[in-house]
Amino acid sequence: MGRKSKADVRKKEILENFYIILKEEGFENASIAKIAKIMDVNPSLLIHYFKTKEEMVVSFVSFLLGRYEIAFKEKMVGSQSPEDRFYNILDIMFSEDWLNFSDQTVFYACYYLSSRHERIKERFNLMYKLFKDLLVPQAQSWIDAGIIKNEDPENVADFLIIMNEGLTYYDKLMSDADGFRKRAKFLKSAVIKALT
Amino acid sequence: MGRKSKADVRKKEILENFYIILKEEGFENASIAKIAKIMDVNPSLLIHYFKTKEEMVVSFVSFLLGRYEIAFKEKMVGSQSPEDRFYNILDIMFSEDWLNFSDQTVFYACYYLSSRHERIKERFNLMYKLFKDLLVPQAQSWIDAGIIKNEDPENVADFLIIMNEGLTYYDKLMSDADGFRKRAKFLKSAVIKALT
Amino acid sequence: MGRKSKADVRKKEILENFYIILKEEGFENASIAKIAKIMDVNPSLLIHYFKTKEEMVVSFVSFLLGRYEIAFKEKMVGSQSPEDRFYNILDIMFSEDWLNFSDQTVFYACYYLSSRHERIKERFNLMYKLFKDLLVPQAQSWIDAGIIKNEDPENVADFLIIMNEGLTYYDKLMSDADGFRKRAKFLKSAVIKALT
Amino acid sequence: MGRKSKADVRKKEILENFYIILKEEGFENASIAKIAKIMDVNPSLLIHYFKTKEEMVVSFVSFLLGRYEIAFKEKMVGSQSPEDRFYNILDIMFSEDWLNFSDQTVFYACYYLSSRHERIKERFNLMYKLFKDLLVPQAQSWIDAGIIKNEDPENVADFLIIMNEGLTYYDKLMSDADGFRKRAKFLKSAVIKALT
DNA sequence: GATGAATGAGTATTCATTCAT
DNA sequence: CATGAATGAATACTCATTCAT
Repeated sequence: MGRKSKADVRKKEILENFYIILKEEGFENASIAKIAKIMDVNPSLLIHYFKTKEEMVVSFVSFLLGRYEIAFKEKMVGSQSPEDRFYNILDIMFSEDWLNFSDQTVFYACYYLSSRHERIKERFNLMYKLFKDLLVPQAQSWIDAGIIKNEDPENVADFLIIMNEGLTYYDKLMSDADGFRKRAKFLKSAVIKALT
Repeated sequence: MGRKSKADVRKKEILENFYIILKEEGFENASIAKIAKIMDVNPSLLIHYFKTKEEMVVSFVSFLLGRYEIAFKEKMVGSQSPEDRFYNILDIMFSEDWLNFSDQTVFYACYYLSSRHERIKERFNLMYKLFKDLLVPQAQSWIDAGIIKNEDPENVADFLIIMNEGLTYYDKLMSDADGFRKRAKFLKSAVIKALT
Repeated sequence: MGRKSKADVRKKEILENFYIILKEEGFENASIAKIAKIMDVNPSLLIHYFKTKEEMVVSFVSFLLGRYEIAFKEKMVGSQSPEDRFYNILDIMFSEDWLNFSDQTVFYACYYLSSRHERIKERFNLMYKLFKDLLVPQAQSWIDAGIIKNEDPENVADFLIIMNEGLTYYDKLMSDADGFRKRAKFLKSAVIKALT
Repeated sequence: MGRKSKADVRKKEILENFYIILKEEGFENASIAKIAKIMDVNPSLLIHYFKTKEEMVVSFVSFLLGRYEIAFKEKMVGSQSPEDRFYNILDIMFSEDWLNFSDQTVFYACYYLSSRHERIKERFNLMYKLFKDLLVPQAQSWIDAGIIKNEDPENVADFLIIMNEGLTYYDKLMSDADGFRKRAKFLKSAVIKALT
């Protein structure tokens, strides 16, 4: 347990500034020098902490996805009845809030990286595994409570994730709030029809 | 009066080689020099044709999405009955073939770019508009034939696109053929339940 | 004398556009491509007419200095008495008009070139020789008329040119109209005191 | 705490080599790479110290004009009587030594730059201000001693500078030692006649 | 006379990284 | 822990020029 080492604090600080640069300059223009500049430190210092840029990128992805995981976990908890939770989770997953939790530029840059970098891909898989680990018991509870049909709860979890990611992907492009609401509403009702 | 223009042929040739480099080296490592090298021409020739790298990238995205459009259009045609076409389109959209039509690395690099580049974003929107223009009449024919419920056909089109993109997004990460088939099957049946 | 060939017209046109580019972009940023662009022709065309850029630069210097020569010659003519002409020429040579006849950027770029390029240096010498050829007879007429002391008329011509160039050089830097007038007045009276 | 800064030494060293290249290759052909080459260091090192080429050029002009300032100041000192100093200064300012102190190519390249670059222009103005700050008290002392007429000492200073620059400008073109001596003599006597 | 293809050398600058202090 | 020196490879792009049409 103990106190965080200075290195850990510094690393976190660096990753936070990496995020800022990624957002402002884009993945292809993000450099160690630029991060160092806004931190007002010497570029070598970042190398000192991460050894290589690649290591820094991998750490960053983990840092970023960690934030999604925490956010998702927080949304998931709730002591309502299974039925309330079912509708609640649907509301959350198809809400503008959740859509906008992520900065598209940064997130999809990382997603893209997963296709070229095994460790990053694994980190993404870990996140979705965690999402499923949270959703599967929920799905089971809905089945048990007779809210949804007797399906494989894993399928239900995948289904929810896929629809959510599809919607996010699509609406980031559309950037049209009215359209989003229309689509989110339709999707939600489709989920209900398909599952119940 | 002057020399014959080779621009159209040459540009296409360059974009095809751009694709190769993007696949091999990744977006962040793709450079004009590398493309020129595998083409065995001088780097300045690419500049001669595209003026700037940015222009080349924009052209490339258009070139790439154009190929998706052609492929999608081809899959869509068919002289079957509305009912046959309904199931046929579902089969296509949730098939491994369609999933693998795109190279993940190249496609998502472009998708990422859309978040930073207005013209690229517009090009993506154009593609999805075209997809919808193809799907909406189909949806209408299914409604008319009583195969699916009387929904807004635009919603139906969006729904299909979103589920398809969600599945693609998710399964590119998972890279597990059995899982894909399981999920695709579930999604297809969910679509049917939700719409009929 | 015959009509001017198309080549001559085109060349002049090119040199005029060269002047524009030199003024706008500076000597170090002036390129054949940029000239061609504002002329809306192909860069190769300029090479076609001048063979090399060096040749074009040499031609340009000649073209530019030719304009000074014409302007100077025009100012020099006049059917007044020697005395009137003496004061008139002083007025002209120390006037804001003459100071501003030249664009500093373009002229001093050429002057600089003269230090590195023999043919350009010779062209400058030719211009000053012409100035002297115009001034020496004037000086002689002033001596003959007893307006100025019996000096070597060549010295007088050199003196006038040097003071004029010194003033121009200095005031291009100062860019302050009041200061210029003060200095011009002082110089004029100094010339009169020194010569009469 | 970190490595010792070599910036001052290194920068000076770079500017000295910049001078060599400017002289050898001319302003338009002087490049960072060429300077680095004769220094036997990596081009990026020059960027490390100056950030941009523009910054390096600005620094260079300051470095160059600084040398003129020192040389001028040195010539100016002297414990003679006002009268001795008057003739001494004239001798210096119209001497071959002073004419040849500057390399024409490098100096006029910088002068040309002043017409396109505000900071460089300001640096030139600073130098001439310094020259005047040295000359004005001298002029005052000559007036006080009755050597020259009661003129505005600032006018006298400007006059000397202008004649000197005019002579330099003109004789760099002429490159003829006999002519120079003739003109210098004439100018000196003209100054004396005009002022006394 | 004029265009466009193509080249090859060159530009400033950025990059990640290593190492001495 | 942190800085600054230094490198070497890479970047997009510009340049003058040649040549085929």
